[in-house]
Amino acid sequence: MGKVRERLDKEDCGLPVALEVMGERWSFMILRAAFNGLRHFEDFLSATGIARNILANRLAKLTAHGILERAQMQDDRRKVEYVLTAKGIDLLPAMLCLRQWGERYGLGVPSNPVLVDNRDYLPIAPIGIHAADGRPIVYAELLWLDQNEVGKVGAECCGPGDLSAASVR
Amino acid sequence: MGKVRERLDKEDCGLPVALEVMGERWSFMILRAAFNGLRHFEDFLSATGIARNILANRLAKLTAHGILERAQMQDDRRKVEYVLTAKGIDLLPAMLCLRQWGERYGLGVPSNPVLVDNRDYLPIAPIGIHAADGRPIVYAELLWLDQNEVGKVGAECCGPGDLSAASVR
DNA sequence: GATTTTAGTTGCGAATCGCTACCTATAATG
DNA sequence: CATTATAGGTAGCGATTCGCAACTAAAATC
Repeated sequence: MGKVRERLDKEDCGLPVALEVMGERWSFMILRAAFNGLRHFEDFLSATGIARNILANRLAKLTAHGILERAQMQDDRRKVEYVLTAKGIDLLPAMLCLRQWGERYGLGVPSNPVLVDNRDYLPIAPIGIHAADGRPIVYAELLWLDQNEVGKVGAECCGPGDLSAASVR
Repeated sequence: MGKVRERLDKEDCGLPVALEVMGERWSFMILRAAFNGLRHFEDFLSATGIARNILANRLAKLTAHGILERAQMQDDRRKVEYVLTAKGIDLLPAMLCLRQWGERYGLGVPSNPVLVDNRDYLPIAPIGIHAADGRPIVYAELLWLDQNEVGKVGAECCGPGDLSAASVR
């Protein structure tokens, strides 16, 4: 597929790796549909409004990357099911983050349907960042550290918004 | 710009709203660079390897959407600074989710640099989903509910007033 | 004044997207 | 058994976007 397009640099960061699949247009919309229980080609098609060839391409790519699993139904061999794998399910936080952000800054109201706790039927909390001990933490309390500096107290590096030269890669 | 391309359906979900900006190729890579402290055109250019015209286009689009703020430096009026806004900073969880997912399934090792708590210099926890009361929750415990069904069924188990406070999503 | 730095813009070929039509295999129907 | 409907794709084609390289403009530096 992307022969000429230079591959995103994957040497030292997981983000380009994730974007190689999920950075494609429609990937997240298909993922959302899958999370909402859709499984069949025509369902994805009508739910997203994506073009047929693009949908076929994306489903193949998501399957190739192990995010969806393709299975032919044996009771009706015309039908194919695309189901989320564990790897795909682990993208739920990322999808929800984006969705919550869109709600907050674009939509202004909660999306529908709502993801709730099946114990009390209350919506999940906004997704946020937590320290290693589980305590919620905000951007101002965070720091970028080089890998081999981690845990060394007194390591001098940059706070958020201030970085010296650096190897951002 | 996108005249022919049908706008992503925004009626009832925040995800298409978010993807309108962040679904573009390179948007997340530029965001990551911004989180790492980069501010100038040429810095983004060399850090990401993106083409100049695309970078210009993306910076303009991110600025237009209020994710970055553009400011001309007064000590050197050639220079322009692109700095994250609060709206942009709120994309940090989404970026980290993707990055952590990429680390886990593609990279196999932690990315560099590492985001740490500035109190103990320990890396942040993996980002996950939490119930309204803050308890971590996994996919199997979740349920999609229509908006007007929220809280109705399980209302007996929690005190009054909890719902409105909790329902950011 | 000449050169360098910074932040772009322009032009062009290649790749991708979106739309519509078509195709193949299976299943349901008369 | 012949016909029709359904499910999941391909193929072709124009419109858009991407990536590369060259060029521009303004400000700073020598």
